[in-house]
Amino acid sequence: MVSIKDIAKQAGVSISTVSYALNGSNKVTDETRSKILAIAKELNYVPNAAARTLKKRESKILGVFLTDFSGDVYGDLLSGMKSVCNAQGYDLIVCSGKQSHRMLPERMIDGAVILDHTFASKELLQYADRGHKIVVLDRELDHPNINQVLLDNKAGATLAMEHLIEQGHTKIYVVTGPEGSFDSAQRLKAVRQVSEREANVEWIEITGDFEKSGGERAAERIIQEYSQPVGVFCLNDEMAIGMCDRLAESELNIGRDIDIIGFDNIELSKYVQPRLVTIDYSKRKWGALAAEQLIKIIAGDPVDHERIYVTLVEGGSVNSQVQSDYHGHTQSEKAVSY
Amino acid sequence: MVSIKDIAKQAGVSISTVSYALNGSNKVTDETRSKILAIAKELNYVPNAAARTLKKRESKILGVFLTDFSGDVYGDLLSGMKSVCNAQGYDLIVCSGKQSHRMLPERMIDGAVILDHTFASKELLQYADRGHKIVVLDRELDHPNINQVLLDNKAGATLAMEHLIEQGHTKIYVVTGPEGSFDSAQRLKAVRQVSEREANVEWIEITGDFEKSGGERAAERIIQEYSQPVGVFCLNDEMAIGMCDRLAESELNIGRDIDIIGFDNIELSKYVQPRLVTIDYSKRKWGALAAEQLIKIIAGDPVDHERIYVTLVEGGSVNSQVQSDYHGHTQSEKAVSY
DNA sequence: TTGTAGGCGTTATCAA
DNA sequence: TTGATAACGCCTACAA
Repeated sequence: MVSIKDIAKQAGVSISTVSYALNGSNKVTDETRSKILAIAKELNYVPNAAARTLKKRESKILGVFLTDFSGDVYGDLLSGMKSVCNAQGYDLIVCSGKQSHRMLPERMIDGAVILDHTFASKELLQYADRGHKIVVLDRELDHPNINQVLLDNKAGATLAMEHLIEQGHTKIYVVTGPEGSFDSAQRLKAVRQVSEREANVEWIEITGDFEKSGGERAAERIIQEYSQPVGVFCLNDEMAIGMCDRLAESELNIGRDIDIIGFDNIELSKYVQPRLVTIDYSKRKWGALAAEQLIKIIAGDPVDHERIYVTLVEGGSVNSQVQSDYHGHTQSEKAVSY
Repeated sequence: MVSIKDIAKQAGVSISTVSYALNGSNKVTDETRSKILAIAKELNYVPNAAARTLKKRESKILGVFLTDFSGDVYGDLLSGMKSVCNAQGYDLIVCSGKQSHRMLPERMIDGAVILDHTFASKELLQYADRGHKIVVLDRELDHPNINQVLLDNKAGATLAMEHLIEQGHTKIYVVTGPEGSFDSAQRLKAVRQVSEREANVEWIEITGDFEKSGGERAAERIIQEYSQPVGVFCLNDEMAIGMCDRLAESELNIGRDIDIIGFDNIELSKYVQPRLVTIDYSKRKWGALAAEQLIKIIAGDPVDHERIYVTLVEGGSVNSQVQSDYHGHTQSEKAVSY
């Protein structure tokens, strides 16, 4: 491995001169600089990241932690983060699984974005206490070294519920996410609030898991209990699609016997038949904002918590018109922002 | 930041003793070890990765480089890689974009898996020359420090073409990937070979881009030229789905006027109407094998290039039966492995 | 403008 | 069984 020492020897200068030249310091003659640069290139010199990181106490790398690599949500989110990172001189790496948590405390990365509810809040707070900078996307956490960029779950869930209620539904199933999911809990809370305002609406909670299988299981229960047109709010699209899959094998017709609405507007939801009504938000912006916030707190700039706004996307999966002209609205309205 | 030096001071021993104790060496009394461990825990000691990497000249981190973060192919691939990595004491990070190439030459990672055709082969060879270990998933590269784990593109493309020909198609459009894509080139080569054997089959190449938009553009051309039932082999599912989307707006009926087959068996292909015929392979296994190979060459074990086998998945998107009993086959056969 | 030297936190080689 | 000490490759006062 060729180091600045080798370059120094070859150029007949000291290693500090080489270091200065390489780092573009102006404490060095143009002449020596170009000579050193030429030799560096000739020798195929590449700086050693570990040494630099050790000395400078920063790696210029940011990490994002995901529960798994598969989610459809992640693509845009990550590319949003990446573009901000790169523009600010940072590199982005994507990590998953408990093993890689060490990257943060061991100072391999300068900061982390968390979208992984299996990452314990207690652990995060511990890291924050030690001075590590963190942005959380999936929980509320109060600490000077932690910033939040959260979805406006309340608005989204409210939009969804009201959309179903506007169709005249008085019986609404709500399929939740897994135990411990912040998003699920928040959305559920909004569901509760809405239904408290609407005396004639009965809602039934079904425990799900944010995966297709959860939607399928929920579908089976609904099929069994079916007696009248119902609305279903799946707290994410994945489950909504699992439900549609299962329902397609039954005699119930989506958009007639049963109205379904999801959350996330993943790509698939546009392909399912009929098009899934869902709650949309800019995943790219979410990621970009998270990266911005992280870089700011690393720089020591003060930041406030941020919120990502949502809209309702209409489609054929809600179409029942159980009771027309309820509240004077009709399903034909365009997407509305909350 | 608390270092072994602090622990040493607190424990009244030297830093080397601390290092030994922390690394589980048996050159240290159980008594002193437990004392040191206790103090380390009490002080919240965390080793510094940069220092360790600098000294040991290895990071125990492997990197995988992707063109972008969005592809549907990646989820299973990455989780396959991760499980192998973790089992072998490595961590996995996912990178994208030119900026992050530096991770390899700067020795931040111990090796790389490449699935990014924008990563120049010349650059990879350069790194390999310097001793870096690499596994390529998207090209052929001959170098002692580089191993290949490639899809059996030839088998897949052959299966696809023969499936269309068995329907009686004598006119087949082939929609390619972007310039420079190895997979596209290989699949195209197989197409050429098949059609050389089949004198009465005419095939037309349309340049695509492996994205939905390319499939849409191809669809438009096919609609314009349409005069008789045709077969279309899109060299990946993404384009096939773009084509289906566009065709849905036209008068041509998929599976009757036009037969479509893709490649990759992405999740979406099961949701498109009718179900897309495609070429399937285990993405998880692909990733797992790539990781295994990489770890082996890092360890200095000799390895051969590997191949991932493919199968044909049937569906409604090929159903025309242009000319029945061609070759004595019918479309109702089950998926066959090549 | 360039050189000397100390140190970042570890590991590892010798002595003791 | 433990302790000094020298690296690993780089940066950066401070000196020359």
